[in-house]
Amino acid sequence: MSAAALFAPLAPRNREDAARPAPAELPTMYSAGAEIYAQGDRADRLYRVAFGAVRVYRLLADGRRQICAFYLPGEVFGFEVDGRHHFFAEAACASGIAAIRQVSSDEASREHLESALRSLVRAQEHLLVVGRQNALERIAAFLVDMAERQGDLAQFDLPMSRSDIGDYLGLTIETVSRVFSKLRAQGVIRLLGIRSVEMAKPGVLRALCE
Amino acid sequence: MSAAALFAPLAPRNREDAARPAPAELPTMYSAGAEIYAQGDRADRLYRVAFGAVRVYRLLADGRRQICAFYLPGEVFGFEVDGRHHFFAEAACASGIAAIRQVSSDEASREHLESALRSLVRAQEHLLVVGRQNALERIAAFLVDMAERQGDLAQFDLPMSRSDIGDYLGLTIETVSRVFSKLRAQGVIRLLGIRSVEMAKPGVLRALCE
DNA sequence: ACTGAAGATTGACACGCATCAACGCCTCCG
DNA sequence: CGGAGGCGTTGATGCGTGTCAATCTTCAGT
Repeated sequence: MSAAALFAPLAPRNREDAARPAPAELPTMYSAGAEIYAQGDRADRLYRVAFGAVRVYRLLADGRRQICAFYLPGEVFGFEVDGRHHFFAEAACASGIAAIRQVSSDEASREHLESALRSLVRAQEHLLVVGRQNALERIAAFLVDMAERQGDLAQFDLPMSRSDIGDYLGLTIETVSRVFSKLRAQGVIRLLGIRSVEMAKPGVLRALCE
Repeated sequence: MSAAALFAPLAPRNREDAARPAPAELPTMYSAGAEIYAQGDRADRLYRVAFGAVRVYRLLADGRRQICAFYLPGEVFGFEVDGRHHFFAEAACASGIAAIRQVSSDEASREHLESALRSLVRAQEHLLVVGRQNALERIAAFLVDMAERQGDLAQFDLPMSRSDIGDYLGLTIETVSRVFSKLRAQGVIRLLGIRSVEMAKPGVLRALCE
């Protein structure tokens, strides 16, 4: 039994796919804001980010939004139980995303289990940030996380808007903006562009996360 | 952990056995507050709650605590990546917990993957509560969740302290207590005991969660 | 049953962040 | 080139929840 058993049988997307036994996973282009799947959709495949970034979120009835996770190049998302998506997924910026066909080899199954567990650990760690840290600590944790996931370089990109960052951290865009300004004023970060950050004092940032 | 729980032979399983919550492993007793595993411990097995409740949490350097999840009877926990526990797990009240040997059979791994994915969805939904709902909504969501996971009866138990509830919802015990009092004053719930609740107006509670 | 400690409740007050509002900057497109 | 609209920044103000403190309740141990 493989991970594929958890998902509904994969319907061929077109005649070509059905005819090809081992299709190459070519990324599909998504422009910023484009929907990848919606809450309630059938969950019959996984996705791997080739470039760009994906936001996975949920909405309350009155429109409040919580982004549960961002997925960056190389990362896999789309796991669900019971064959239905419980969340929305959209490209946070222009992105390339490859659909992964559910394969039945043990190796692929193990790999997907590992990806799912990594998402679980990440979600639980995110809970600590959102549930118990203040605005400054949340932004610091977010910046450190983004840097680490992009090779841990001093300079890195924020492939999403301030609004996305706020909805990821449980803050408003105004608070996000104020904290960025404060960190910049203190020389902890430099903003090379609206979406490009340089960690001037990584030690300070890391200390803020505790 | 008793030797019996560690080395109890796995009964051969068929499809129906896997679906049934009753495990072949014998549960070990844990008193309230007893540690099941700690951050940094080797993660070499899973656990299934027989009775009682488990809290899985993480700490900040200054002692702030975030409970990522509660596990109730029948539920499986202990998933990790890279063979190390990233969290602490303790009995939230007197509990019986069975260790599950990591087996490589396809059937067991399928079952575990499903449990892991269920934990993932639950954690992501919990993020919405903690990140975007106010104190009243959080408590309402918590009560509805607890009721549903205990058979969706009007009356149910809270197998954890107010402090645990606060650390699960990202609130202080004072706020938790105040919201309970408010719901009781409005006739939405009745407190049959300090840890026993009756949903007098389930519709109101569900509406609060949106 | 008595006693002490831990947990829970309630009140007063403070503060961090949300809200509301104004403005600047950039991009798109006529 | 100019206007419009989206996004980001900054300021003023209010509210919800944290903090501190006092009291009450529950429960375990003697």
